[in-house]
This record gives sequence, C-alpha cells and structure tokens, in this order.
Amino acid sequence: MSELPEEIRRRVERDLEALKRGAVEIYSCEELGVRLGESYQTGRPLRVKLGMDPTAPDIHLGHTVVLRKMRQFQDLGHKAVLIIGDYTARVGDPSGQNKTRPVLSPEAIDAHAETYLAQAGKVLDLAPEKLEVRRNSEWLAKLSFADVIRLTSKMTVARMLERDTFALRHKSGDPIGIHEFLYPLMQGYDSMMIEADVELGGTDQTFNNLVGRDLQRDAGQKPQIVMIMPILVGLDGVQKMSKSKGNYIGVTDAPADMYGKAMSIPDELMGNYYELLTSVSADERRELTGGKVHPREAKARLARTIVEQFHGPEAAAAAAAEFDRVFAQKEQPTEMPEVTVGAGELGEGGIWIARLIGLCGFARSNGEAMRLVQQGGVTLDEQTIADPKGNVTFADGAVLKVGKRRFARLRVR
RNA sequence: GGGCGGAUUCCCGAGCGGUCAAAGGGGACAGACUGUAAAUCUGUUGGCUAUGCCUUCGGAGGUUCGAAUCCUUCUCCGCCCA
Repeated sequence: MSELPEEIRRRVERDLEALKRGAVEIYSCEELGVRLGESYQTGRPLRVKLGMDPTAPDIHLGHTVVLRKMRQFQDLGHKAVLIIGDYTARVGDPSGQNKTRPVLSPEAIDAHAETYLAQAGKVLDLAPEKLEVRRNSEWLAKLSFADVIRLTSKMTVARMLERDTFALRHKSGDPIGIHEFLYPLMQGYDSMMIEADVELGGTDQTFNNLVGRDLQRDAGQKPQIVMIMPILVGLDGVQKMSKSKGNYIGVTDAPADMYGKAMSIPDELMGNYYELLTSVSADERRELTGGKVHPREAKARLARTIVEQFHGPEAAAAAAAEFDRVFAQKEQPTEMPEVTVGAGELGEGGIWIARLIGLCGFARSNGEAMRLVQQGGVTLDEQTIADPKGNVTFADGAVLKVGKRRFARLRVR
C-alpha cells in the first residue's frame, strides 16, 4: 500500500474507514485495504458477494444491515454480486438453527427469489453495471457426484463439529443431517465460481464465508475478504429480528406501521439502530442518544429516517404526524377501515356487541370479543362498553375502537 | 439389525384412571402507568349470548361407570448398542 500514489492511498484510507462502520469483524482489514488499493489502481471494481437464501418470502430490516453494506460498496464504485441461493435453499442453512430446516419445493423457491430480488432492490443500486444477480443452481446443479466428493474431501468432520450450531446439536442429541455439512461447502463453491473479492454476511455466516477462502485458495484464487455484520436485534430488544418471532419491520410494511414499530423499540436500542440502519454520522449519533436530546425526539427522528428510506420523506412525515395524532393526542386516525353493517342486522334492539366486534375482524370468536369488552378495551363513539352480553345501537359513521390502535368506521346500510 | 424413550392446548413444558379445558413459563391480547406500541404492575388466553353443553392431549381401535392418563396397533421422531 505504501507504493501507491498519494491520491489513491488517501482514497483507500477514507473508504476503508467508511466500510468499517458497523462491521463486527473483517478477515482481514489489511487485506481489504490492499485489495481496495489494487482496485483503484487498476480500475477494476471489487466483486462483492452476498448470498441470500430464498427460504422466507419477505425481507426485513435485519437483512438490510448487510444489504446496506453492499450498497455502500456499490456507491464506492464496486460491483455487487447477489447470489440467489436457489440451489442451496434445497439444503437449508443450518446456521443459527436448532433444528434441521425443511426442504423447500422448487416452485416456492422461485416465488421467493422473485420477491427477494424486488425487495432487495429497495436498498441496492440496481444499475446493471453495479449489480450482478446469479442463481447458484447455475453451477451447483451441474456438479457430478464425483465433483461433490472432491469438494467434501477438502473438509474434515472435526472442523465441521467445531461450529457452534453443530457442536450444540450434536451434544444435546439433536439430529444433524449429513447434507447440512454440505452447506458451507456449497456456499464456498459459490465464491469460487464468481471469483468474489469480498463476501458479506451476518455473524452466523462466519464459518460458511471462511470456507470460501479455503476453497478459493485451493483453486488458485485470491481468498475473498470476509466482512461480518452484526445480527440486528428485533423490536423487543432481546431476540434477533425475525419474521417468525414477530419482532420485525418488513421492507414492504406500510409507512404508518414502520413508524409505529420503530417507535416501540426500547430506548437502549436506538444507538444500535442508528448505526446499522441509517447513515447518521457517529458524532450525530452520540448527540442524539447521549441524553441531550429527549429520547422521544431521538426515536421519532430515527423512525422517520427509517421510513424515508423506503417510502420517501413525504410519507414519513405523514406517518409521524399520524402517530402523534393517535398516540400522543389520543385522537382518532384520519383514515380507518370502514365496516358496513346491514340495517336488518342492527334491528330494533341493536346488535350484540361481540358480534359487531367480530364483523370488524377485531376478534376471532365471540368469546374473545366478550373478553375484550370485559377488560374495558372496547369503545363505541368514545363510550366504553361495559356489558359483554348487551346489544348496542349506533348511527352511520360511528367509530368502534378496540384496544389502543384498532379502529373501524361503521356504516349502516 | 437389537434395545430404549418420546409425540400434550400458539410455542416450551407438567400431568400418568375421576377434583383436567389440562400446572408453570414464553408469546399474544387488554387495562393501569408513561415520552412511545419500552420497562413495570394487573388481568385474559379452546368453542358456544353459557351456572350448562360441545370439541381438544400424534392416528385408529379397545378396557372401564369414567381415559391426556391403562391395553393393542399404526404413523412419525430421538437416543444407545452393533
């Protein structure tokens, strides 16, 4: 690096600094610097790989942590290579799992891959010269059994069992499918095939990504630099963000939902989210979370920044205004779903409250509806309903509120 | 191939002949409190307008006045020995 022209040396230093942001670990930082230097000198962009398994149909902010890093590389002039793991998905990544993953059907994988790509596009630069999308069935499907054996011979059982996930499962007597051992090898093979310079991944991908280095070295390639990003903590502030745990913000969530969900995170999480989900500088971050700014303000700003990324500033401002209106001032939302009730249904003596709640879709059974009433959670035109067995009457346009945030405008027809 | 153990309500997990719609925890929902949908505290958490009735404890049969609990068999899963 010392032989590089001053101008390039500076650029490398600056970029390296920027790229380090949020990263947990880089194998290795020096190598990355060297590789960046080479790239800038030769004008050849680095190939930055990210593999995504289309196992779940939607992506959430947790995935965007890595995607944002990818975007950062793109913005610095490098090439993103997104691998849709359509073939690996048939195996199922054992990382971070305490169970063997179910094997998906090809149709499901295809469908997922489609939405994945569309959603990743909300973060990545889609310009063709900045992004290359590949499916790993392209090369993995062609391997012969002999090829696979050759590949597996590069790994030992002992090394596999060093992995937390496997070691834990092995020890507690949970099943480990042999095919799961193939996963890291397949992923490493991907790196070889696309000649990755850098591979991005979450901490749970460390092992898999490092295998890529070995395979590349073996094939006479320069081993990729592995950049590990943290796993984003979910809205509950405890578990990792995941759809199945319900503690996530999806990239396709409506602005109001996104904003509300972001506002619900524990205060302690703000710094972390600012770092991993926004471009707010370190100084500004300290300013915002250091106690000088009211936590509510800091969080509102965070929520807005996040919503802006996916829906634009206008939608974000609207979501913020609506949130204040409903939760701070406890007023009705400007828009709410309308539910039409037949006049016949209403009848002379009104309609049973539990049935009304059910009609609005706020309870799955009459029993649940009655419980809500009993708990004082049901309001009709601002009047709390007390009797779970009683009937209610109302005029066209009345507002039914269940809990703190479920509203319906009632229409009589 | 042989031996053993397991399958419980959204999840984990007790229960081992009646008092079981089934402990406890988690989650979820509601209420109070608050700057928020955080934390904390309280309550609720199979269905039925219901002092009762119906469906539920892997599937199917059986024993019994009575079964989540006992027996038979089937399916699935795990462990150990080889």
